[in-house]
Amino acid sequence: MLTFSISEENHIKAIYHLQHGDQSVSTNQLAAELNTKPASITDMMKKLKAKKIIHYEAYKGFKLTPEGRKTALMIIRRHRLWEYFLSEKLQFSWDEVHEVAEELEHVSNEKLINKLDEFLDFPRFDPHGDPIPDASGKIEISRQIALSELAINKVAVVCNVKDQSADMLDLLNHKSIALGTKLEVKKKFDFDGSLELKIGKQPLINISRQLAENIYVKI
Amino acid sequence: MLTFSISEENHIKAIYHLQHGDQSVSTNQLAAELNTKPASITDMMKKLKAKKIIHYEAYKGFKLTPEGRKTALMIIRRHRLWEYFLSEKLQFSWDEVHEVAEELEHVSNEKLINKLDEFLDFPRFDPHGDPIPDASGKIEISRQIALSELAINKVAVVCNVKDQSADMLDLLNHKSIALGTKLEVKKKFDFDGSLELKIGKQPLINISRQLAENIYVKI
DNA sequence: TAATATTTTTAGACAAATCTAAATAAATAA
DNA sequence: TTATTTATTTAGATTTGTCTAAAAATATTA
Repeated sequence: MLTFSISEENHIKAIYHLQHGDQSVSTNQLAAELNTKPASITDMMKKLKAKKIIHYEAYKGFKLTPEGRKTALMIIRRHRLWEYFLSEKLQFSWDEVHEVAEELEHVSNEKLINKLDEFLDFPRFDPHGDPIPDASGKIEISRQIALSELAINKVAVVCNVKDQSADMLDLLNHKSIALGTKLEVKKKFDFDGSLELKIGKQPLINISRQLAENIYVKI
Repeated sequence: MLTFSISEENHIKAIYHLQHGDQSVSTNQLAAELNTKPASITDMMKKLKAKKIIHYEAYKGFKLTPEGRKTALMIIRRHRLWEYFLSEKLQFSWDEVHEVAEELEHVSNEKLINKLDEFLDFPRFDPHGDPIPDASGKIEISRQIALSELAINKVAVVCNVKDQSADMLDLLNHKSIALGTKLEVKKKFDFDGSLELKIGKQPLINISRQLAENIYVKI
């Protein structure tokens, strides 16, 4: 059975995320995502091609093969199960889990992950609201949209945040927006894309387009 | 704060184990322990010396510095906490935990380990009966002796097994000896060092000196 | 469509961790 | 105490993953 180095796993996972379903990924895109140089990406793509993880022809971008996709889903499964564990069992806060899970995800013992899954009672979503693939690699399509896309007067629940920088989390905290927060868009300003939100019985608050594009809600 | 590669951590841990307290460790010893070549050990020792983890002069063997010992104890802490977790929470059997913990021990987030410790309710011994260092690196001196050293007619509890090869575990299984088994030595044969044991109400069983030297008991 | 800009790849270098083979130091035996 | 054996180190090579600088391919724009 094919095994992968930590670096290979990180590349596979990044390609999966950048594909957004079925789009082809470019060298520069992947280099940016992984904070590395385009030349390094080319090197790695040759290796992943040899391992039949991606389809790749020079200058043409790359896509995961079915095998590659399955590998990516297993890495994501590990990552999200550990995030759930950290949050649920070790009381890590929402914004702390990602960094630690980035390391834990590379421990690839299959029994470990399946037993962990069972111990956690087969959770379906991680603390950011992202779906957790099951042992066979099946993943739920979650009905998530950016808050900026939410229709006026429709109630939705915050389930995910794209950018998880400290600045972002500071702002969310200030606005009292957290995972699970129920909210409703009361007005959209076309001029700058800012929104007026209703959260519970609080007075309406205003958020920028930039923030709204980074908050995902489940409808 | 100094960080270590997985390979460096494995070397530090192995030196700690081979020191048995305060003995100096040789190049060949360490090479044998890590299934690597003496030349590779020399390379690594130069690096660890530069990081002030060991005392080392060419041809003179090596010993951990106080800093090195502390580092080793933290790695061992992680290892044993994960072993406890695997055994206690994920129902891994006693002989499966080591291999997985060898990987998990290199995830070095301090908060993770301290929270895990708390979640497990601060266990003092891992599933093999080895003591778990606390957050400050303190480690209990466990009152363990080889079964071959146990006095006649003194009840003791199996708490550790030195050699954990499949052959060894197969033999233990056959003899119905497991961690936590209460037993008593009823007779010692000086000729070959074999022992007659009483386990509960079962008929007496016989074990070889070699086996007795590899089973540790708490008195 | 020719010129320019951008993207991607190639060529060659480097650090980490390991190896083999040869050289050297230390230990042991004659 | 000299010769031999054993242990350790050095020298130089290899693999993996990365880099920079330059070349080549592709895309864009005038």
